[in-house]
Amino acid sequence: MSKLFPSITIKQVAQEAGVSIQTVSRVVNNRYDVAPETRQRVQEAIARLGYQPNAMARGLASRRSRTLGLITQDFNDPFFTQVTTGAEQEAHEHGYFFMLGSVCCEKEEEPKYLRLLTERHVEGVLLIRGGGFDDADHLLKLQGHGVPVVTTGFYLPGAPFTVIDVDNIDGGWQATRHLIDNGHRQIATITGPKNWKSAQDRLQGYCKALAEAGIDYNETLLGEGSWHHRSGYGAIQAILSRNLAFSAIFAQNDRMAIGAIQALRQHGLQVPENISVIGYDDLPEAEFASPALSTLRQPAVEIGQAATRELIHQIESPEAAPRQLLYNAELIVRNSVLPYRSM
Amino acid sequence: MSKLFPSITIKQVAQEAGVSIQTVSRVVNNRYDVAPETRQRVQEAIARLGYQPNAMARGLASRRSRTLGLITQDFNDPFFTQVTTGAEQEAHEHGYFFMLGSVCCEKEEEPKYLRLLTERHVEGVLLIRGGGFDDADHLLKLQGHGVPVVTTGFYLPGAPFTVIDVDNIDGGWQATRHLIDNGHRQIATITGPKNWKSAQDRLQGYCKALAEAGIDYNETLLGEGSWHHRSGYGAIQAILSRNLAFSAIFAQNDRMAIGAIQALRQHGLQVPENISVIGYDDLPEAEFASPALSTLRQPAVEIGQAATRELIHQIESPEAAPRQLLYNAELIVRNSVLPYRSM
DNA sequence: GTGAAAGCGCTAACAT
DNA sequence: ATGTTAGCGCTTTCAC
Repeated sequence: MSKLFPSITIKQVAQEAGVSIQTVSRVVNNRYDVAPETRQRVQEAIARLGYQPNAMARGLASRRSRTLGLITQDFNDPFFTQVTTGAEQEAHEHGYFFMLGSVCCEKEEEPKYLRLLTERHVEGVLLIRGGGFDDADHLLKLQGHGVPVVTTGFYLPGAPFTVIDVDNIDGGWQATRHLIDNGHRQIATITGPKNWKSAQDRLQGYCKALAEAGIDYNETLLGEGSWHHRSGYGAIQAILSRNLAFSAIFAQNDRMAIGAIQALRQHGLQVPENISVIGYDDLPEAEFASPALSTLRQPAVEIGQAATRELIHQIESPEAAPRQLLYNAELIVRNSVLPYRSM
Repeated sequence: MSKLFPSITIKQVAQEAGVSIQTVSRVVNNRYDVAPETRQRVQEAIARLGYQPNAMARGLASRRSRTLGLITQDFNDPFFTQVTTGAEQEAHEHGYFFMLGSVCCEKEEEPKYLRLLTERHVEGVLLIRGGGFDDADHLLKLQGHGVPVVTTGFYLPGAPFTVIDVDNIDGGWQATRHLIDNGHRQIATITGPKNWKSAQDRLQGYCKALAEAGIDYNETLLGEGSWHHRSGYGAIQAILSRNLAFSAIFAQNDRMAIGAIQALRQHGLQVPENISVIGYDDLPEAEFASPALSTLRQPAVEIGQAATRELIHQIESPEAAPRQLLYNAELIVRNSVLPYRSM
């Protein structure tokens, strides 16, 4: 149980190279005040001994852990994992590592995980989340202690966090607009959970597009889902059972769109011949759904990269003000939308 | 840039509680040799000051980082993310954290990431990978240095790592057997990359089931994919273009199965009426594919949990011998397989 | 350009 | 049951 790390220390390298430990430290940290010849000698000693600096000792002495915390909500959602992939890449490029805080915890547990991350002296926290917050006290406190927080997927109005996200109002607008441009006027929509910021925004975009086209907003054509396939299926079943007329659906993510298509099919309705459907995300599976799904692409990997870049920037320049960066979703036209024709 | 961690130290807690540093340490570490009343007093001081032990200092002094390394290959593959989810849960239950080593690196980069993880003194490494190894020198060396390695998704024959995986030979056999039981005898298969252990094993199970049924193995009915939707699509296109007769397909994962179904459909072939298809994984999307995909379910989350449990066990009981734990895949029957009938 | 001394916050081993 | 003394391996500060 009592583990041993019989590793080479800076002391041994110093001895091997015939210099003091500071000189080794300087070489390791790429300081400029080392004679080229000395540097060379030290580097050889390092290579010969296979020396690796001990990050914990370094962190303790320098008060920098070069570690970031990642808190995310749902690794079953490909959007989240793609953001994570981008985040991880970017961190490594800057010499940082991510600690996996939690991937599926209840909202109530978040402060606990944050505390654990603090013990580990993470220098910043990336929060990939959808929303569902009423209070962000623990996050504010964290940032107050000098640990910057960057969020993706949600934000508290007025909270001083850097936010990197997709412009979901615009995305919802684009999706709905595409349907309207194809002549549809009775457009059902399946939203994500109402307490998600992205769901609210996409819905707002939907309403805006409707209003611009002079179409009345009809609440009975709205279903709330949970982002999962099954919830899209259920939402459309419910709308169908109400016997409402509609010719198109805007599902707020691809998975719900695919679930919706299955419900439609089971009711004898073909997509896109009878009903047009547009999704959101552009998951890999969207292209291979039947029919291939028209959707809005979110640049998830870029978002992860940008968020991490911002986080590191804030760590290294604490005076940097929090900012908001909104990416645009891109309309991907495939085969699930057809011009409207009355039946 | 020079960060500050103006946090409460053990010293301040000691002062506040009127005891020595040692006593605080004992309370924090739940040692039994503290008088209940003293313990109480210390705990109050801790609460009052909001003290959080510094994990780096702890790690340096105790030589235990309570940190694990995670190296994985592809977060776009839901199987990998589900394993990660399970791993992360289990780690937290034991008071460990995972550092995200790399999620998409080239095989050549792995030693580099391992080295970086070593600098951080991870106490063990979980490798979620598919294969593609000819040498595991760096892993062997790591384990030789007392850092246990647990793998999922692949193993080197004879390498002394604990392996937690699915019995893919059995899984491949079950899938093929299900097709044979439905009267199919000309069964195409789409494999993963040949250098993946799981692909090899599933193929071996396929061959075994064929042989048992007295069916000759026909190499022209085999296509190699990359696990992605598109590669399943391409593999079936290729087989179709050769004008070979077959009535069923075993795709080694769901995504390739879905891609294959699209290729079939574009050639005017309906699933399951003309061709039966079975996948592997049971991703959420399998149930909502059209038709709903019959497949083999892998207990991915459990595998992640078990792998982490084993890893921690090896860390805490270094004498523990590596072992292999194979889970069974479970046949999920849906609507993509129909009994054979000649056309 | 290089070295010596001090200390980061904690635990381990020994005291008492 | 509690305190004292040494470090863990490194960076920092300040000499030279």
